[in-house]
Amino acid sequence: MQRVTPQDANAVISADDFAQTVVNWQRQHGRNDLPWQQHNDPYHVLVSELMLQQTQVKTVIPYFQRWLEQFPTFTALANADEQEVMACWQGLGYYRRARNLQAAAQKVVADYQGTMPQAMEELREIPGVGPYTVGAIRAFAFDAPAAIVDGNVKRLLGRLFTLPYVVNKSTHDKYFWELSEHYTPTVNNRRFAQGLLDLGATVCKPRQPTCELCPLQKVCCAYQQDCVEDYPKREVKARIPTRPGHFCLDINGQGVVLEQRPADGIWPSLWSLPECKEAPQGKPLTRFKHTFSHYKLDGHVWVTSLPPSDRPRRRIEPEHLANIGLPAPIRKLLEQLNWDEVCQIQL
DNA sequence: GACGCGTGGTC
DNA sequence: TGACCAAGCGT
Repeated sequence: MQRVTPQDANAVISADDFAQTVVNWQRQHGRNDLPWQQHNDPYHVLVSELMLQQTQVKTVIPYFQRWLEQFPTFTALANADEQEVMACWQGLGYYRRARNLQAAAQKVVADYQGTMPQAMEELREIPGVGPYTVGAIRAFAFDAPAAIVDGNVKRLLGRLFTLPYVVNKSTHDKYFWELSEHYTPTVNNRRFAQGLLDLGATVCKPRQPTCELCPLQKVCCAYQQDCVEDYPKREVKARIPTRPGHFCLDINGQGVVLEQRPADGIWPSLWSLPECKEAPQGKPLTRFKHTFSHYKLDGHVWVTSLPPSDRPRRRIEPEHLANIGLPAPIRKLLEQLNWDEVCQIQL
C-alpha cells in the first residue's frame, strides 16, 4: 500500500493554508448555534461528546437538553441515581456511554474538585474519553491545540489526498492521526476543530457531497481527478447474522414483569422482558425484528410463566413505563400491546 | 487489532 | 428492503 506522509500532503496544501481555510469557512458557513456550543462549558462539552459518539447531531439535541435539565452539573450527575441516569439515556443506544458519563462526572468531582482537567494524559483517564474525545474536549472546552480524528476527518482527508486508507476499520488510523496532527494549528483550535466536523457533515458528506461549496475544492485531489465517489476507501463488510431471541410476558396479576439486564452484553443495565435461551412453554403472542450494529434480532414474545432468575425484577403498570430505562424496541412493543386482549389469554 | 456495543435516517 | 452511515470506546 502506498503511504501518504504529512510531507506528501503538505505539497498539496500547507498546514497554515489548510487551517486558515477551515477557520475562515467555519466562521462564515459553519454551525455555531448547536445547544452545546452556547457556553463552552466543559461539562456541556463532555456530555455532548459522549452522546455524539456514533450518533447524529439531530438525534442528540433533545437528549442533550433533557440531560442538562435533569443533571445540570458534574456534581448533580455524580450524585444522581443510576436508574435515573439510564432512564434519561433510554433510546439513545450504546448504553455503556451513560454509565461512562456518570463515572466520568464522579471522577472529575473526586479527583479534580469538579473542574475538568485540561492535560491530555489526565483526560485520557476519564471513563468514556478516548483519543477522539480528548481532542474534542481540549478544542471545544479550552480552545487548546488538539488533533481530532473521527469519521468526518477521515472522509475529508481521504478525499482531499485520495488516501488508500480504509475508514471503516482501525487498520490505518495511525496514518490519519499523523495527518491530522500535522494540520492542527496552535491557535483558533475551537473553530478549526468545529470547521473540520462541519465540513464533513455539511459539505464533504458521505453521499452526494456538495463539492461546489467546498473551500478546498481547488486543492482536493479527489475532486481534481473526478473520483470523489471512490473515496474514502472502505472495506466491504460481511452480512450480519440473524439470531432468535425469546422474551417472556407474564400476565399473572397487574402490569408486566420486567427484569434488569446484566451490566454486560446488549442493553446493559436496562429493564426488559425476561429473556430465555430457548422457546419457553406457553403461547406465542407476537414477533418483532430489530437490527443492531452487528446482528439482527428475530424476537419472539411468549405469554408464559416466568423462569427463575437471580436478577432484579419488578412489576410495572403499563402507564408507568415512561420513567424506566427500556430498550427502544421493547418500549415500542409494550406500547403497542393490547393489554385487554393479552389478559384474555389462557395458558 | 478485532470485536461487541443501538438506534434512527437515508437512499 | 437491505445496506450504509453517524462528533468512538473498552476489552
